Amino acid sequence: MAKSVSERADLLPLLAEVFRSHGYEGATLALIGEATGLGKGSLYHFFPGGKAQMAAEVLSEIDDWFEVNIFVPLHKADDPARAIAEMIKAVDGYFRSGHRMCLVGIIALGASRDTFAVRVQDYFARWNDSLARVLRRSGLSASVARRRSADALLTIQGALVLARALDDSSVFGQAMADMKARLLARSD
Amino acid sequence: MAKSVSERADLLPLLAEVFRSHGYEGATLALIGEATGLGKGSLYHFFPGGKAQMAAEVLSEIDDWFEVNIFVPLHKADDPARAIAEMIKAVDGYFRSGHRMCLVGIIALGASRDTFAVRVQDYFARWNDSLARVLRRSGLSASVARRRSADALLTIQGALVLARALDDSSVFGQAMADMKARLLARSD
DNA sequence: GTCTATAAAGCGATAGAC
DNA sequence: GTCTATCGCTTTATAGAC
Repeated sequence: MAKSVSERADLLPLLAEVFRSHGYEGATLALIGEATGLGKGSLYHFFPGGKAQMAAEVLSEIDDWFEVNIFVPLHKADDPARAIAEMIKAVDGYFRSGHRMCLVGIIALGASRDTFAVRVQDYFARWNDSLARVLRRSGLSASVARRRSADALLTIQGALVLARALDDSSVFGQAMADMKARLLARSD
Repeated sequence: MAKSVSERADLLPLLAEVFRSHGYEGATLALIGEATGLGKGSLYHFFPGGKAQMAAEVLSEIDDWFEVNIFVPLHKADDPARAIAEMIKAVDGYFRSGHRMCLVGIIALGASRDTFAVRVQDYFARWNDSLARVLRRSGLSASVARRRSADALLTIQGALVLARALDDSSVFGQAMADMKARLLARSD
């Protein structure tokens, strides 16, 4: 598998999958080397800061992806209902209908949580803000908008956990459908 | 802190908190020794199987607690609405209103997931069955009952993840209130 | 039962040849 | 840039004195 990675940027998605599958602690340099086809020398050439830098850059890339594909579309939306539907579609695609885990959530629960606490908090806080804002624009009160927004975020995380625990990804699809209905519901 | 533990049974709750706080991988023998006041010699005297046995026994104890305090009351209930309200109260108490994490969920997301996969799946499946059955008794169809039951389980897990990630336990309380309303709602 | 000492393996990280 | 070899540390686990 060596030499299959030509650019540094090509490395991050590979690293991301290793962290997703094994967590931060479980993602050993041996595993990372295996997944990328690179030896430790090369790895440290690209990431002088070692594993911590790798995880930080992976989290940054995830952040960027959500910024572009989720947060910005939410902000720019003129049709709230449609924006929400598209967010859910993007989320379903990103998490592969419940087969792919959320690295941010995994890190939030893991032993390395303190190291990345700010990044983790920021990720969810920005998502929460973006979604609450679009909900507010659809006519909901600020408090209801924030409540529904947090409900959606937690539903996504919980659906991923339960789908993995039960080894049944249909849980995720059902949860996304239920969540969409709650998000678009008229009142409380 | 040495000698504070007289019985083997007194050990399990302490171990459980270490696993909760650091995950399975992050819970080193040094940390466990610190939390229990016991040296490695004593630890291996009680748990010849080492860390894996410790975690397995902790999971069994958690299983027992939920069996007695959640699943059985759900089965025996003659008033579904009241049984659900009491389940939520027990859950809120167990998870300390969102301050205490779910070890089963942590393990489901961690690197050690395969080792404990059966136990994890069984825990959620039994909870799901117990809750769906009481929902069914309240007049819901089988499919709606199972859908709502899974929704409740995933809401609890997601609320714990988001509460920890945002470092805001009020998320958990709000989620429990919302979940209760959905569980007790008349129809879909 | 509890301790200290230690073994054996794996970890992240570094050095230096090429 | 990539490799191999290796350092120093931590890990789980064991041995044996008390």
